[in-house]
Amino acid sequence: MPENPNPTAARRSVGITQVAKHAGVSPGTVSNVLNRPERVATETRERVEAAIRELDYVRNSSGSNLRSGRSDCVGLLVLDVTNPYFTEVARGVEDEAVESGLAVLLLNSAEDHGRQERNLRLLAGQRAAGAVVMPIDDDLSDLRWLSKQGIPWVALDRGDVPVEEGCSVSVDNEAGGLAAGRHLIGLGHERIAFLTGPFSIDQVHRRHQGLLQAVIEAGLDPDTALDLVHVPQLNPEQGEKAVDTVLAGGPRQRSTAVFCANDQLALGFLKGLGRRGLRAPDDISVMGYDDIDVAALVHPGLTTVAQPKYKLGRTAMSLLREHFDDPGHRHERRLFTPEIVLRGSTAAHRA
Amino acid sequence: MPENPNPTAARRSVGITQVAKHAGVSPGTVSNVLNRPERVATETRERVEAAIRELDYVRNSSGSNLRSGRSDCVGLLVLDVTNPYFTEVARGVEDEAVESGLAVLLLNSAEDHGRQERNLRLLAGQRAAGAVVMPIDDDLSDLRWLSKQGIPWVALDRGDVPVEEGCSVSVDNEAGGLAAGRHLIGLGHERIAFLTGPFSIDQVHRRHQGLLQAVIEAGLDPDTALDLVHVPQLNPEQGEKAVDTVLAGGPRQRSTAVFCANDQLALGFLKGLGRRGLRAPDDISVMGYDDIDVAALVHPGLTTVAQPKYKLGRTAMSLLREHFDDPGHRHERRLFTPEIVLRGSTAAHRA
DNA sequence: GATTGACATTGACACGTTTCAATCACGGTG
DNA sequence: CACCGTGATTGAAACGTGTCAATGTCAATC
Repeated sequence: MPENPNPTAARRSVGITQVAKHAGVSPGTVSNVLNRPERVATETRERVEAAIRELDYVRNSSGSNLRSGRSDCVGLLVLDVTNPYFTEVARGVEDEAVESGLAVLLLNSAEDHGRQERNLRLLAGQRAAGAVVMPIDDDLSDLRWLSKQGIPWVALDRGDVPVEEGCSVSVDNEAGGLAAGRHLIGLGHERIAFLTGPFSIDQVHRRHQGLLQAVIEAGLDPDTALDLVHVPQLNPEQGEKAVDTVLAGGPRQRSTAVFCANDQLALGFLKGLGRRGLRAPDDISVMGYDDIDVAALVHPGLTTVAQPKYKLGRTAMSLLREHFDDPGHRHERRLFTPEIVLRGSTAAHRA
Repeated sequence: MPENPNPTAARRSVGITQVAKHAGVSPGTVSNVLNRPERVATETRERVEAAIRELDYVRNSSGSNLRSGRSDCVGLLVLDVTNPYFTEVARGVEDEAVESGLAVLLLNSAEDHGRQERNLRLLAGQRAAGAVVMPIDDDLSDLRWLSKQGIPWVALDRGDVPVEEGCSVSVDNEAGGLAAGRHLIGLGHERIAFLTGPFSIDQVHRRHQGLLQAVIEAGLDPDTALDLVHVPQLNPEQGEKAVDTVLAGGPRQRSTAVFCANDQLALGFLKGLGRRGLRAPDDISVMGYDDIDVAALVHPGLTTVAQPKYKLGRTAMSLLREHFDDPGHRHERRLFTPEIVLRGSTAAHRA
């Protein structure tokens, strides 16, 4: 196997030593210029900086990480890059990270267990400074492994992480469900359909709990006031398909409002309505959850429960930063309260 | 400053030497197990693998990259993580990358020049194996710099990259504009508004060229048949605001169809219509470009020009792979042809 | 003029890995 | 029995950087 010498590209890139030679100074000094500029005399520092510029030197982070044991990279493990909800969170994480000079590696687990594990191994291999991760389910073993590797993490959108295991930042899904319920009931709706995925998804389960509470506190009978419609996945297609089921009616009579566990479901539902020549809120009030960008884009606009996505990402990253600054740091759980965004898809029930 | 020894976490993680000791073998052998398993006797290999498992060893990529000069990371520099168009491309890149055992670092330039440059420097610092990048504008100097650092790249969605500078994968925007024009004219529309951002955006400019060509080949007079409506940005808000301008009419008479340079614009336009009690296609036919997920979600569905986004990402990555396999590789330009997706927002013009 | 201290700079080593020539063990062949 | 070849293993030398004790310089103080 003739290992070709590859004459053009294979010249190993310029390093600290070449810069040192070019500036007539020792490698150690160059390193100092890079890391503790205040320790080196202004005159020599400028000489070194000039050399760096002339040779187009860029620090080899492998060497740097290896020696220092540190890395200025943090990982952001996201459930699905395609989902607008997560990308908004990502923006928050990034903005906070660049402010402290950290680079963000955005990794995509694509809702896949193997891929999540592989990505965490990658981070461990890089000896990343830390990780913000949206776990794929409530199995914490991967995260425990990460801790054992000495990599601090913050869980995102997982209120069920025990605070002794690690930090978490999440939104109060129960409060969201409660607020949504109150809104609809306040509009006079007394039969509400809850269009949802499987309750094995913790977030969705809690939203239902909140809704239930709203019904009870209003003095309504859950059995007649609530119509539970389950679909296998939280995507638009399922939302569209579910229209008939919802319109067919609940235990006594058909619902006058539908609360979807998810904006994606709600959007699909709206589309299904349109297909049948119906529309919200005239024929039925529709409410979503998440407030993804598109929710404001459809007509009528989708009334929904807004998650502070950007802020979520930002706080997660800042929690991670606290870890760096103070290694003896106690874990923390931050819980945000969602807010309702009123748009056109819900209206008062005409009696 | 008392550098605290941090007794629990700071034990430097287990390395190849510890594994070697634990398996009663030399470090070199462990390395061989990791990199060329066929060279080591099955019996010892199993012993080493057991040690790896027991000590929970994970290879330190800093050390590895440093010594070998190689890295198994490729960068994916994206214009905007928030934009669904890019995330779909990202999926394609990722899928192709994992198949060849490469890890993808997803970096976000957030449409910002400084950030693009910083991210490229980061990649260079990591000595990444290569990069797939969507350049923020037609300024190639950043990419040239990357080449000089010995990092191969493939430009995405930039048909105007000279093939001697580097590889590129893009979609034929002129063909897209042409197809859209033919579709609308075929439906009997003889006054068409083109709702667009500034022509300094190359992609948009070309779509207009295509549209123009369609008008000319149909024997129409561009001056009367085309109504150019410029907005500063390609987002939904601008699309919504532009409704009045478009409806006010072109040179002679108001247009019966509007072709938006972008789905985002088109969606905003649709919403603006709804607000005014109008709807597509009854009052005006609306057409978009990109075929983002939401286009299928609104009612009526948005007729649009579909870009093969996933395929785009995948080919970009495969082109990069060719670079690795054959360093003497000549640059290549791949051009895809977009396809029209017919939905409900366009219809024949009632004379 | 000797001593001290502050400040700049240097040299050498260590980080964890890969690589490669060198060594070793061993069975087969002349 | 000497020789060779093959296959498995080892040891040592890098890769580029950060760190730190040691050295050097110079001015101020006694």
